Amino acid sequence: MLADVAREAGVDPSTASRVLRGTVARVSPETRKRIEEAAQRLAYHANATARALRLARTEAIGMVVPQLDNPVFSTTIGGAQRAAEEAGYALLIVHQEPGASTADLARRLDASRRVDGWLIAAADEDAALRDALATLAVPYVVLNRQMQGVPFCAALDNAAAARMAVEHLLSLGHRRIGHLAGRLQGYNGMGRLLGYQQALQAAGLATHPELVAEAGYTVGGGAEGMRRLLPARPTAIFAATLVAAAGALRSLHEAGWGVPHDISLIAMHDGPVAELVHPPLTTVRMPTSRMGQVATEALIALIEGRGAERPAILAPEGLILRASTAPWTGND
Amino acid sequence: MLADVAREAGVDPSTASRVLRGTVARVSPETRKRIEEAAQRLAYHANATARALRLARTEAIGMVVPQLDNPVFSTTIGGAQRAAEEAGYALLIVHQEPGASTADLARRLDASRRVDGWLIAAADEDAALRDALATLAVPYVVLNRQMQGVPFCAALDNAAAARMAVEHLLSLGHRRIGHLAGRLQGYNGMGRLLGYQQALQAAGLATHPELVAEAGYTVGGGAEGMRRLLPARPTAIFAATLVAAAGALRSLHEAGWGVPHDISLIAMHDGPVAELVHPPLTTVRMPTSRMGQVATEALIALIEGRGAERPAILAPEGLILRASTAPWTGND
DNA sequence: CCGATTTGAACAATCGTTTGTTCACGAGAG
DNA sequence: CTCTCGTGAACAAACGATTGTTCAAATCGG
Repeated sequence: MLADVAREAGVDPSTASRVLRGTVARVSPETRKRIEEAAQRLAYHANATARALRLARTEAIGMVVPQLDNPVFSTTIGGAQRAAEEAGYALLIVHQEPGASTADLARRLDASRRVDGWLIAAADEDAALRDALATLAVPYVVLNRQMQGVPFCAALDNAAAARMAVEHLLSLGHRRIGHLAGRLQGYNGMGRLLGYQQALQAAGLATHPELVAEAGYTVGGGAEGMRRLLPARPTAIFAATLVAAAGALRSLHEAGWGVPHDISLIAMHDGPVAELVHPPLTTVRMPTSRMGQVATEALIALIEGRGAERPAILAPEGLILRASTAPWTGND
Repeated sequence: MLADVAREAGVDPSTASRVLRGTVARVSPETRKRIEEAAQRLAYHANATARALRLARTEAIGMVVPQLDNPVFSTTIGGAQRAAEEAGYALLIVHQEPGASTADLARRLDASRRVDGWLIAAADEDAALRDALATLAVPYVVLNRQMQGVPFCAALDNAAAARMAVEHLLSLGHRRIGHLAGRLQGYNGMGRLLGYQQALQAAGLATHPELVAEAGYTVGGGAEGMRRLLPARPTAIFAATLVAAAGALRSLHEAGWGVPHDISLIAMHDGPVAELVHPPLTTVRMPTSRMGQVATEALIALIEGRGAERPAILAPEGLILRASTAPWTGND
């Protein structure tokens, strides 16, 4: 307690507070020294609750995350945590249960005023979420997706990443390139499909509907989607996610197609899984950690009244070449 | 604000507080109704900070987690979150950066008094951690490991899980069973090795040092460990973790050993990865969610002064049979 | 040497709740 | 009709920190 420090130093708590907080004030060097030593001796740390009440800010920010085990989010959290710490904020993570609505969660959490702002790494993206966000008492930013009418959002440049992946396949000589898409309703899935189509068109290739299958974000979906693509005899596949790619590997194996001998496979989002499967997957590495960082910095700027920036769309970091892609040598 | 509700209802804030908190008090039905309606109308929620200051408890518990993307921890978090919510506590997760010391982190976080207790899912287990925990101002419990001299800990019964895995391999007719161990210094790694040895001894089999390799918790470690085991020509492997098993699959593939045709593979800890690799892995499912739950319940009991229970050692939930194990038919 | 000014530090209010205590009023007992 | 008691609700003091204001002593100029 501050009062203990003050008593120990023989001063008023207000004086102790000014010294310890570094507030500009007229305090003699001796008094300052006595207070600092007393604080040291008593291992004083200001009670965050009392500070929060008096200052009307908690110096903490909350982050709502679905799927903590998704490497996209765990690296994003890393970036967010560093940025928060840098600015003197604590980052408190709240796990969104699979069934729970982000809208409800945000509203419920907001009511208690435990944090100064929210990082929303939303899985869903419905009108209910937008409404709920609009009623929040504190600033917020949205991660991992663009959203109209929010103060700030940080998203990945899915189209650029998809183009990078497809261009890599093109450079290896592939011409019949399939796409295992994510959810085509979703922001990320849609952007990746778009980039895939852009890359093909830029190369003067037609897009064939039978070369695209919606796979979602599960192993089963990837396996099923890959089975649907097989009849179109692609020589390479761009998968929208690692997990779908792992599912694709299973189907390819069952069908007796060798990777990368018979077909190349590239996936978006690098992560540990890329090295767990056989063959290890070539991927496009995305700046997920940086996404967490810029979102957090923007949120803190909002909290501290330094205004909003424009949405950040983060370019891919580059290709991670592994064993799942190879030049196309066959006659197609 | 409570004062707004009170004004709206034409009563004193103290009366409004008593009604809204459900405190036993002498309040006329009409007054009660007016207050409740006013609170409803103003969408009143008590300010958690002010409550925390007055009550000297935050009604939140913190959880320190290394490796958020590890399925062991994400499911543990799920269990902890449900238990916390059940008891009216918020669960705030803090991510421990790979380099950071749990001891420092715990001390630093504790100083701010933001939570009523800590769930420590420690990765390291040194004396420094024990010392740091001993100085915490609030109760704490340790997860995922046993530890002497702490108020409570919840751990997995690694030996029982290892026995279950090995007994499965024995029942399939395997006699030369190898073990890809975790860190042999660590609590979990040691327990698994012990169970492996117990199961072999119970079956009247000798334990051969050349059938055990320390693999750690990485793909590379698993691959390397598996390579070291190959000369001993095991017919089955019990891997201490999924990730090590994935590494083992790589080495086996490179050596031209078919799974499960030439060698069976079973791993501890079920998780999404088990289905991503080829072949899908037979695993021992562990009660990680329940571990989170019991740890949280015990912590809340400590917080609320209901005394400590004895450490919980949680038995495995069972085998998940997939394609990586098969009866041994060869002549060994 | 005295009044004006600066300096150093205490005083006191406040943040939003909760809760022990006081108080006014009406009803019941004698 | 008065005294006592019970009821319903207001009053007021905390919780621990921060910060505007006040105040006494020291310093300075003339």
